[in-house]
Amino acid sequence: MSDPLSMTFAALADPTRRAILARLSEGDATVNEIAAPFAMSLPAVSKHLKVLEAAGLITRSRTAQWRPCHLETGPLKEANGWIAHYRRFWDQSFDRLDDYVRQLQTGEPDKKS
Amino acid sequence: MSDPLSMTFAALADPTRRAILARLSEGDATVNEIAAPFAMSLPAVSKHLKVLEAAGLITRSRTAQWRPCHLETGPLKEANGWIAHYRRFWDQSFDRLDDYVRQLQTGEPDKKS
DNA sequence: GCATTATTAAACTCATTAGTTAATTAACCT
DNA sequence: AGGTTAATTAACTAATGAGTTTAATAATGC
Repeated sequence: MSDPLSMTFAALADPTRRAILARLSEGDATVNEIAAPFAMSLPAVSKHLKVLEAAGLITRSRTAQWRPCHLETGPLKEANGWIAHYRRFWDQSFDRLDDYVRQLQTGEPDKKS
Repeated sequence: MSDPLSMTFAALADPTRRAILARLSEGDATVNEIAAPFAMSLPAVSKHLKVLEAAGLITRSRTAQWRPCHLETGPLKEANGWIAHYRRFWDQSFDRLDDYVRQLQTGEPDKKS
């Protein structure tokens, strides 16, 4: 499927790609730097980056012959938002947390609507 | 891949399966009930349920000839946990939230370690 | 026992995915 | 211009995924 959420989850459904995102959370990196820890060819890593880019999870700039990759968390936020709907099923303190978030956002206690 | 997190994200990377989970969040349902809203054959839905079950996102019991499906949120909690590591990148109030969670858990303000 | 209902299994098709190696593009440097 | 480094494209293979239709299993109710 090609809807954004499906593309995001599909991109995250691979340990190599999750490891790439973890690496990028520590700072931008070139393709070679990203590929170094993995026991696979450079084109294979390049393809993974393409998947991540298509999902909007990374962006790439150009500096000379290097193409540094940069983490983008918008899709992660969306994925988190989808999962959050189920949070009440496992997180007992969710309701209190939810109130707290509203307080942070509005500056006032929730009216318990 | 067959690691739990990959199976969870792969299961979530399909709109039909996400819709099934949404349906089950309102209560247990049989295969026919689950399949009703979808424009696809029953075996197709049955396969989706198999994927969800393999990922641990649902369990099934047996009552006569019905196999009611039940939502299990353990894997969602794990997926949420993975994404949470990136939360600081988009959620400005994350640090304060984090402190708040610690307070809920320990009953005391964080020592700012 | 037999028909009915609920669900799964088998066998198949078509598209996509993850990986490979070899070749190509792009930019740098002397 | 020619050589080197960085990265992608092309062409291919093998495995997986999502869907189909037809057939089989399992339990119920006469």
